Amino acid sequence: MRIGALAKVTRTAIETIRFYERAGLLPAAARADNNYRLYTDAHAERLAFIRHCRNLDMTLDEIRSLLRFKDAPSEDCGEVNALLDEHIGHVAQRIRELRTLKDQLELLRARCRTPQATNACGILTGLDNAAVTDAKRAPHRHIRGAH
Amino acid sequence: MRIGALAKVTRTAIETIRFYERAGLLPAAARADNNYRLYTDAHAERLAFIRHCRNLDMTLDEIRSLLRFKDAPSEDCGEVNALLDEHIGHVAQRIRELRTLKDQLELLRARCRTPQATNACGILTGLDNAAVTDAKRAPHRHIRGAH
DNA sequence: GGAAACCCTGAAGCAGGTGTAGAGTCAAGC
DNA sequence: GCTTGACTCTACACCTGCTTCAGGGTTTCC
Repeated sequence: MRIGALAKVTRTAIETIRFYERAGLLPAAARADNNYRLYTDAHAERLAFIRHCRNLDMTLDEIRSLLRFKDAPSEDCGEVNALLDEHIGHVAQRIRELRTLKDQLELLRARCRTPQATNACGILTGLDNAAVTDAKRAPHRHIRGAH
Repeated sequence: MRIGALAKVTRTAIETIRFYERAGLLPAAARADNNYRLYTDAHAERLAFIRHCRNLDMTLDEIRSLLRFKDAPSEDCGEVNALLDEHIGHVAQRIRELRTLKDQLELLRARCRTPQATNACGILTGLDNAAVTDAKRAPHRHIRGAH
């Protein structure tokens, strides 16, 4: 199948497919005479795997690791477990951070219940005076925030 | 004060300060004869404000909006409230997504309790078969995930 | 007077893509 | 046989929020 068909069956943007090829996640497809990429079902399965992992918010690096384990089927999968445990840890950590964040935002929001002149607005003065305790941030998170 | 001093008092990297200037968040500083930037206390306060907002995971765009309200002190601050409410909504949404995600990851993890050959590993086959229901993803989130 | 610490600009790099320009390819309809 | 539209190609710029680097100049301390 050509790239458009693969995009359709995996519900992935064409550009993203080419990006995964460049990124070394998806093996380069064979080419037709006209230089169009030609994909097999194996490609579709691998891409589906990648997309499932991305839906689980794994990084491309984590996915690369998992793909290596898939490609070495007789090896022990203890590292797969470890990778997933670590990933779950990241997600749990980020949930805790976001809960703290939400509490702080709601505290801040409560400082201004009725619209008034901005120079009296409790939210802006709250942000000025850092009445809000700055949440400590982990230096290298990889689970995205709220945006 | 010079940029290094400002960096110290606001606990912000020097490069980040210059970046905020380029990004239009921090007004350009006056320059000494040697072309070094010279900052005032007003800059320090504004930068502290920006950093507090960033610690609350606001985007630079959101912060730009808040700064505009701060600079127009007699205007109504209803929009400040709205901005914050919307931001809280994003955070709450992301928390819900991450909780669903964590559930799915733990379900997946439970498929392989003991290390074995990878071709029998329940995690990898789970990711293959998409036994995991793909979480629907919002198209334009701005709160980061777990990494 | 020389080394360390500071400052400058401009550009490139990170993740994980998205979007564009400009060109080639191919099938269908007139 | 020619045009239209859908599809594909490469190569690059763009997004966020920085960080890092190269290649300079300046100031401060011993």
